[in-house]
Amino acid sequence: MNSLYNSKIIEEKWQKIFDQNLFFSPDQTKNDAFVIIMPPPNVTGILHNGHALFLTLQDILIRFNRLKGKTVVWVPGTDHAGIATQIVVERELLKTEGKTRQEIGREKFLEKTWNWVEKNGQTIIKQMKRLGASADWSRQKFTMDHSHIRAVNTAFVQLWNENLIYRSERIVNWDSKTKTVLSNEEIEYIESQGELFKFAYKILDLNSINPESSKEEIVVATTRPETMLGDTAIAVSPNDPRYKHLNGKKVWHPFLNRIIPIVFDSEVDPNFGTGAVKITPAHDPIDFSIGERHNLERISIFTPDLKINSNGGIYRGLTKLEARDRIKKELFKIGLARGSENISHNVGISSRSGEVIEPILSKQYFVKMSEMAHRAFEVVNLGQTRIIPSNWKKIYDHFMLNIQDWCISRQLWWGHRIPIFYDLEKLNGRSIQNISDGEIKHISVAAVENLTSKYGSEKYQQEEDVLDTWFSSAIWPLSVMGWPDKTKDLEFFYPSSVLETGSDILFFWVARMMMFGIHFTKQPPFKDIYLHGMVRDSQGRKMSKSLGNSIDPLDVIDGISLNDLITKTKKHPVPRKLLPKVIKELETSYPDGIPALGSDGLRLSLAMLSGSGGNHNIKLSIPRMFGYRAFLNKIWNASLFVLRHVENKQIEDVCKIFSKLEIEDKYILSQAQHLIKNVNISLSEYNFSRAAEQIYHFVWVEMCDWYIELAKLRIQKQEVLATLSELISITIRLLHPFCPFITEEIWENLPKCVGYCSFSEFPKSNSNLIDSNAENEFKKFQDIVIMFRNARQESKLPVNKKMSAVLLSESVENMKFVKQWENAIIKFAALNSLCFALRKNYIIEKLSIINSNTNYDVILLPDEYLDLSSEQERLNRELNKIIKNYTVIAARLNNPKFVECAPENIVEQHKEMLIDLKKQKERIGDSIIRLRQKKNRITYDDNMA
RNA sequence: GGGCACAUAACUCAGAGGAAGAGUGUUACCUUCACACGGUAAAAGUCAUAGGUUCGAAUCCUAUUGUGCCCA
Repeated sequence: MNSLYNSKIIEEKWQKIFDQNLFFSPDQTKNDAFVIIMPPPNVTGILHNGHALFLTLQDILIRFNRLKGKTVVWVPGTDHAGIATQIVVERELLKTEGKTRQEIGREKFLEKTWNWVEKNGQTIIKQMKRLGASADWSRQKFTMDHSHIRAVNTAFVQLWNENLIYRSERIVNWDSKTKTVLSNEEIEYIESQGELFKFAYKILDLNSINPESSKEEIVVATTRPETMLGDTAIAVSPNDPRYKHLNGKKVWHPFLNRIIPIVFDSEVDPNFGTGAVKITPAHDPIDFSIGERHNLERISIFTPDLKINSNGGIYRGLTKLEARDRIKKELFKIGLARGSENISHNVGISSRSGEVIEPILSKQYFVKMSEMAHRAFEVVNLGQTRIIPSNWKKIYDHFMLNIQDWCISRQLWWGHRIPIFYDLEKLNGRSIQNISDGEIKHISVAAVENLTSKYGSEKYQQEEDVLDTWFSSAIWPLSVMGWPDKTKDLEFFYPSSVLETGSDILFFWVARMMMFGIHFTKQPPFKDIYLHGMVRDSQGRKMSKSLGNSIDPLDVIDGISLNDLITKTKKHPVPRKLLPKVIKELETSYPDGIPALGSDGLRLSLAMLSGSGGNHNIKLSIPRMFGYRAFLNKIWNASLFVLRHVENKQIEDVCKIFSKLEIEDKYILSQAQHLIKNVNISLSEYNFSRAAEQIYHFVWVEMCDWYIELAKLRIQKQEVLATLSELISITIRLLHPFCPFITEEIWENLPKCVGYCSFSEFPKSNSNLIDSNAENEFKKFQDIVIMFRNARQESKLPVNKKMSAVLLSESVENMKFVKQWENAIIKFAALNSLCFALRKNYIIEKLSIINSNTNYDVILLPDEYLDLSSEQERLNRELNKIIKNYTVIAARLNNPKFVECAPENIVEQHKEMLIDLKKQKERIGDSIIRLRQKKNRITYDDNMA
């Protein structure tokens, strides 16, 4: 083994070995499968921290279970990501050829998209491998694979035949930039300032022929005045006294020669604005539902690129904002404007393009959700599927109980084209959009395979639109196992053990997989759902390229200088105004750039930072992460030390030479058994950080600082070598799920180990090695050493200056015990000699430094090194601490209710604490008096001199 | 507007009724033969604020303030 830990060399070596020689493919002979379906990353994507996190956590679970002997399947894949990919390819097309997709046509465009996917689709897979992901790469899938297309079509056709998919005219979210509808979940709401514009509709006076002569009016308010072109009613609350008399009345549309009714609807809030609202059923979801109840006409006023259409009369051809302006001016001109006020309201923004979403009326495909959602709700509430951390369950429940039908059609080309085929004969030249919802089933066929190829395109015309990417993803856990066929995989590996993914896609993806999984197989697709938090920067902000605060995980693995980091950030789409601030932040956050952590270091850090349940944010803190990189250096060197000593020697099994073991051997082996048990529990509970912390603490503190240092005193002994190699073997295997590369490298060098660490066995806790007696005795030794060290350093004595010391014991028994540790204490406390005595037999008179606990006093005899004042300060500090504690404990014991109510063991514990504190108080008090006397004498002597 | 979280050392976070913990950073001392990405020790906290429950609250309850997220 190289004497320096170099993550780069090790990781490159083992990645190659795993890539070339090993497949993490399961052996299907056993029945205890552990299965994870990897959330397929977007093919357009390059690795980001969210990927790094999920790969780390899933790989930990996978490796943990593999080591425990389970049949492990981790299915990797990539997602075609409809709109995201299409945007990327369109952008490239425009840049390289100066053409739009419409100009080159659907077929050509898809060809280009496929080329792009083939060229770039593997990038993310390579990066996942770099992180050490031990997925079964032989099962790698893509959401546009033929098998998946078939599964999606099968699902669609089944739902269509069950009348769970329907086509209907609804208000949808229209993104005019990408020219597609979006689901509700793809809209972000941003609070912004707007103008609430008020204007009046004249109430039609039936006695007058000229509507403009009407005296009565009704005032409405809107933030989108242009939509008045599509108004088909005015609505008021049925209980509003101001408007009761208007029952049955109508108003006159000032621009469109239209008479529109006043309707009474309880959905109108009488306290908002004037209490009267204009109703535009074709351009507002609430108005749509009011329109449905009152049978109102739906008048669309926009073209797909949001210009006023022919329904807008003279305003036809204007853009949304031009029309808004003109209409306001016109209303002023004819005296109908009634002022305006500024309000803050939420504006829907497309999370795809950043464009303001316009609600428009359109014929789209929907999935009926209520029944499926109800079953998905039940499954979780019956405990068939657990959601971890549990606080997400409430959010899941709320979503499922308030769900609306899901709009699944998208006006895109890249994706799963809807498998609906219109019979051209029956269609008879009409456009698909003009077919009524009721008629559609009579003129179309839903088919899994492409009908046009069977019957020739003359007979059938396929639906133009594609399905929402999440529709395809919803069927993913089934299709990767071979559904709709009844495969062996499906039988063995469905449902999967756990879905591990980000909490941000609970609705988009998790909820939908639950619904589809249950619907198509009668079984939920997962036993557990574990949701991790979002990776953020050290200030808790979302990482985003436009904020300039995103950190590329590959830069964390390889390290990057500050200059390179700045150069890289400048290439991100950071607004020019923000750039100086962003650079300044980089300079303060990473003054020395980012040190290379290696994949293992990044993985360990992410596991540590992932926190325990309920933690929503994972703030990347480079200094803390670097601490975990240092840990890898530590375990490397500890292993190196052990390996050098066990090299070429016959090493016995610790259990076989158990009788020869000393207390410290028994102690550390006992601690190791606790560790094994605790790591097992923590990992089973998805508490990644606790598991890693326990290993960290054991290795660094228990094993390196105490045991190895002690072991050096008798390093030639067989039992020490046996214990050391046992410890390395245990810790390496415990750490393996977190850090596969370094552990594999060390494992290879362990004399007794065969094969790969990846396929070894997870340590099992051996109760025969648990020894509470050894633990207690060792603790006494540690206390004595700590007292010596503390006394020495508190008194400002040099750490390495050897000096003589005395150890006083309360009893003969204690003295006997402590004499066994003579050499160890001399080494650990840097002494040159140590005397033992009983407290009652020893008179402290020489210049000395004393530290005490209940059973022992440690006395350092430093002669010339003693600084009397600092020693006195130290003792006073110590005394104050003890008095403070004593007062608190005494007060509790003096409270009769405490003695009465508290459990017996707690009271007992308090009593012991009090006795202990009292003794300590006395002993320190004595020391202070002694010191004062000495100080006086020295001062006196000095004066005499 | 409704909901869900969070607030603990300078920073990043554990702890979930019985003497306030970790890593990083800070200070002091130490190149001792696995490791200076090291060792030893120390300093550092009104556990957001105000009430309440309890013998006992960082921990449970209520309100307030601040922060983040989700849904409308």
